[in-house]
Amino acid sequence: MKSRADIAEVARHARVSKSTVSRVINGGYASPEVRARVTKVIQKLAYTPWTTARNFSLGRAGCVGFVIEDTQGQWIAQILAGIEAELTSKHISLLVGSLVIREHYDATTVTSWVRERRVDGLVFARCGKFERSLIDSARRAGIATALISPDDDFTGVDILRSDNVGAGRAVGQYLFDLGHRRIAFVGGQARVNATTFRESIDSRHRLDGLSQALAEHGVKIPESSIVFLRYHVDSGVEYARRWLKLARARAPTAVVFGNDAMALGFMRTVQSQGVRIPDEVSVVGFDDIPSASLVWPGLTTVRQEMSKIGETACQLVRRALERKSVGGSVHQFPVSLVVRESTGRVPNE
Amino acid sequence: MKSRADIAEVARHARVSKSTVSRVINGGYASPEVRARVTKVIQKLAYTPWTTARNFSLGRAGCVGFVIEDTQGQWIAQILAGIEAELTSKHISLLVGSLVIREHYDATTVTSWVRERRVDGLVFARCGKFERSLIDSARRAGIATALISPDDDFTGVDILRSDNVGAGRAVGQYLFDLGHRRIAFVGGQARVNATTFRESIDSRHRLDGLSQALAEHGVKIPESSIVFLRYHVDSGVEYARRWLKLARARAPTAVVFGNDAMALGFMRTVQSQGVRIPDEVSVVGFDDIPSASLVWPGLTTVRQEMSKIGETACQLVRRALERKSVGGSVHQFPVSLVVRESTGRVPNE
DNA sequence: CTGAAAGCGCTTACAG
DNA sequence: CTGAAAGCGCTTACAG
Repeated sequence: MKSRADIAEVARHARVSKSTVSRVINGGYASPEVRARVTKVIQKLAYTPWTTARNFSLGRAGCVGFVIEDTQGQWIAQILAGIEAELTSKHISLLVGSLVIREHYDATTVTSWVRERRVDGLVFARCGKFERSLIDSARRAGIATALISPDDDFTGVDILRSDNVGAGRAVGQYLFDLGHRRIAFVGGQARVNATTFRESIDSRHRLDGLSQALAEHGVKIPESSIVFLRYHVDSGVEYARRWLKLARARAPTAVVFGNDAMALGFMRTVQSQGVRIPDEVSVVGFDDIPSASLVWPGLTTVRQEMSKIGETACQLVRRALERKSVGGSVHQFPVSLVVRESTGRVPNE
Repeated sequence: MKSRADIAEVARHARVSKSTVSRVINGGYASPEVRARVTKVIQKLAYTPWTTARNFSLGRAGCVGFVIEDTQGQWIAQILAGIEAELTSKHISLLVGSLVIREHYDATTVTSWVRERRVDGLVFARCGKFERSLIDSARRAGIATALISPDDDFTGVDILRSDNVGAGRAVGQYLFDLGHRRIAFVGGQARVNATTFRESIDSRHRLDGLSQALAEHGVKIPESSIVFLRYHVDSGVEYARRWLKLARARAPTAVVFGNDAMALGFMRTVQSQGVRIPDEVSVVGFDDIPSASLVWPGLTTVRQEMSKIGETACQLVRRALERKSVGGSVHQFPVSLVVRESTGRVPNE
């Protein structure tokens, strides 16, 4: 196999120096004639610079890493799409790494990225306290970092999150208008360490918004109707079991979940017991994952601008790289209530 | 910011040459004493080789690329998990790229990977005729390639697919046992070019298996009950509209879909019209995507060993790289029927 | 078992 | 506007 052309071969054919070829490629000074000649040779030889050599020479990795808890979360797909769209034809590649491999928390992939300077930038989806040392070491290594919906306070990095309070308020107002007065909230938990989880900040903010909106109408969510469980389908199933045991006249007529997975777990479980949604209970989720519109009745939920968020995260990272500046900005994104069929007027009693 | 240690600094501190440090790191010859000394210095200086320099020196990219149609398909998550598990701590990173960006077919990302030697290996999920030139150029560039469920004939690359005929047979036997005799098949289509699609090979094989199993019991699927549409939720919705118009006494009592997305689109549409599943119609999907177990009734489907397939694809690529051999093996993976609540005995008429 | 040296393919001050 | 030369941080024949 004839080995591919390198910059020296192009230079030879075009009767110029390698420097000049490099300049032509990277938009530096070059007289029109020379530029034309070099361009033609590049075409003819089908020359493309070898990225690894280029990155090596420039002292960078040419990659941005996207870190997720694990690949199974449906809500990451949109973020990924946004990042990809932003990266297309920018000579930056996208590395993907999970923090949970084969069901075990294992940050070695991402740790290696940082230690081995595999990435120039890093975008975290839903990181928390447990990732603090990882994020700190990334910052010390000069890796531009953006955090999407982090579940802890971080400084010196760009932060992107949705308007969770606003989301909660929108849901509260909507449910109140439908006549609901007994409303429950099932929030999610974030990881604190390899095996422990605690009340997530996002969920807490949504609950705050929900409570505010209801309070303005004199409605209060009793402590007994507030619970925080893992952000997982099983939690919805578990809550459904509790709900099913309640006397219907005292049970919440609407349940607001911290994410769609939990809401869907709840729905299918009560449906399997013959409960009709929304006739007997209204359900609201959060995220608008693909499954939310695949079930019947469709899940009323709050949509986040995930694609936009991913795109922006990536732009911030790139900007931080160019300016060599330490990003520390906070960006909030609007949300929108997506009304489907899982919510309806409060049942008559 | 003090710049990080390089191999020369380690060599200085350990009073050996760079060659020796390199050997210690990469497991070459080194006397125990020297090895110990160097190791200690590496520890003390917290030295880690810079991956880009290493890859540059070795003439490789240090990355494997995973190519998908787009990020939204739920069935890719498992493959990704398998690939990641296989790559962990092997000094190979995972690049992810889609062929559809912002709703438009755009292979520039992957084309760049090949042209710029960004990847050493490539794993395609569901590629087809349209990706042929891309795959050919990858092969010419010496990039080890594995194709997962390709929808066309390819040679010189490793191919992985599920036992689609077996899957179809299992479904056929199962539905026959439940008493179904009027069965419909809604297959999927694969991309032929940027805007055209045609009957997918996978779906065709599943139909073959289904037909075989039924034929053994003297049951035949009439041509009018076979249709191929896009692998998409909307196709399920469309088919549901057709099905709803049929006289119930002549309508298929069971519908087998080419993937879960279509099946779920069908389910929610007929459910929205008050049709009870499986009392009035049984539904079978293919893939076992997350949503399949989130809906009620849960979707009976055929599970593929996606995680295993992803893992194997990656192993094959790595092996091809080491041996510099041209892979050309074909691997078939078993499937399993996952019975949930969307299928039941044929309705009495 | 170890070291000096060359080389991987680019980019970029620097001098002209 | 252009070229000669140095350098990015590793690895690896080669010689000892």
